[in-house]
Amino acid sequence: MPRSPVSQRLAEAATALFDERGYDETTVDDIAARAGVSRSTFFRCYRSKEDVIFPDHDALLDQVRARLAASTADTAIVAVCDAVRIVLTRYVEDAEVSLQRYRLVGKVPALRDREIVSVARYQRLFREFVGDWLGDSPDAALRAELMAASVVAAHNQVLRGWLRDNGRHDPFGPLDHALQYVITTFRHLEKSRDERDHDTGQIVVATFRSSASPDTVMDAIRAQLHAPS
Amino acid sequence: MPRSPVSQRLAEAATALFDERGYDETTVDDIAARAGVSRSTFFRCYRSKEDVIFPDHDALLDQVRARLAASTADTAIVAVCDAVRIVLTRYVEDAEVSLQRYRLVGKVPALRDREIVSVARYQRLFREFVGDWLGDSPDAALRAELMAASVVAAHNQVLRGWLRDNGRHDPFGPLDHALQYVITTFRHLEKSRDERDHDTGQIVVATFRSSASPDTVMDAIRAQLHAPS
DNA sequence: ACATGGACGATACTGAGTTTCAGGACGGCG
DNA sequence: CGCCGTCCTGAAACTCAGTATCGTCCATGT
Repeated sequence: MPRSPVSQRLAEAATALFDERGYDETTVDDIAARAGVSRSTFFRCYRSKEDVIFPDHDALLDQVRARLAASTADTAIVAVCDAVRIVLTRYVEDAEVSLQRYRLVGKVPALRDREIVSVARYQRLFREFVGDWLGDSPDAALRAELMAASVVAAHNQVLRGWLRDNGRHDPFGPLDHALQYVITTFRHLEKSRDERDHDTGQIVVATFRSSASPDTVMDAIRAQLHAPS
Repeated sequence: MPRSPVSQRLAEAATALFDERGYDETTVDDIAARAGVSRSTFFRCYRSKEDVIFPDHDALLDQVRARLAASTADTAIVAVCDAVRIVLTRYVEDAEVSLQRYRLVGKVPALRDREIVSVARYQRLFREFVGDWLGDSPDAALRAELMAASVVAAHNQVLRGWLRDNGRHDPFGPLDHALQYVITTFRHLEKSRDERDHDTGQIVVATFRSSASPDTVMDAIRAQLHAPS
């Protein structure tokens, strides 16, 4: 609950102090003192010193989970894209905070690690849902792992680009581009699942009497393309 | 340097105690006492309590870096596969330790986080090299990120499967399978780079007089498939 | 007016990690 | 042999994050 007046003051005091003296050089007592509260109160608002920097990740994670849970295998792609957009939106909404945190995380290894861990939670979430959607199809676990990793990587790539640009450009265009990249990748993967051990994709060669009607040709080709080979 | 006799004793004492009482319930003093040395000596051998569990990750990282650095863009695929195999080999070599650590990490959140962070280091390494290899081709950064994430995800997937199986089966077959999966994916991505914004891949339709010679047909199709569309 | 519950502060404690210092073992060297 | 530098170790004190406990104050409702 980072939206009580007290925890708000604590967060401001913390970011200010981290900015002035650095993260490691700032103790929890310092933060509490500047916020005008006691040490106890700090730990009531935030479970740890790092939590001041990463406030409501749990809530965001729940939001993403809710979006994914509201979907089925049929609408998986849309759900995943929506979910990723939810996350990016949250970052863009408080651009100030995101940018300040980005600069800080770039300097403090402990915070960098912490961020990596929270990113991994999203990846795990995606993996679970994608895994469920894929059911017991061949290599379901592997494909779920790869898709989750790719989606998260795409998001991170776009987010980092936006942060490095100091939040000047609109990141949703690049995000859609990156997601399209991922989707295309896996669509091709799905299509060529049965031939993935071969060096190259199969080529359909169809021959017809030159007198065959277009419908005949189309039906034959359609059948060939849909056949499990 | 986890290979001095003292740090060896410390590692054994630590794993034994973690097994008996649990990680959080074991203090550094306990470990040092059982190893028959002082607390100071412990921190001389290992930088932190967690380091006893993850000993020589830095060395392994260097080994992987060396393998990647010994390659160029031309042999990128081989280099990446080799590098991943190096990592998996290291795990398989001391299967005992890997399995014990796996069980422990599954129970202790702090260690799980630590492992995630070290995995991220490998991913970063792959990303840097793949990014260099891709140079300034379009979307190089994005593609590097995706490839690195995929390769690492594939490795993790295989490794976890092997660990869950208590190291009974040979994991290198599954690893090759998973890597082939990834390679196929990105090969298709490369091939369809120019059409990735389209909804589907292009289809080549070629018509010939039924009297055309096979060579004529082949040449025409070959030209069409090789054309930049 | 009184009870209840929640927010806050004070205090003490555990344990990780750092720093400092003091001895002891060891090998060279005069 | 004695002296000296170096490295390894132990001892002790210190900082600080995080936890637990208890007392206080205040607001609210009956």
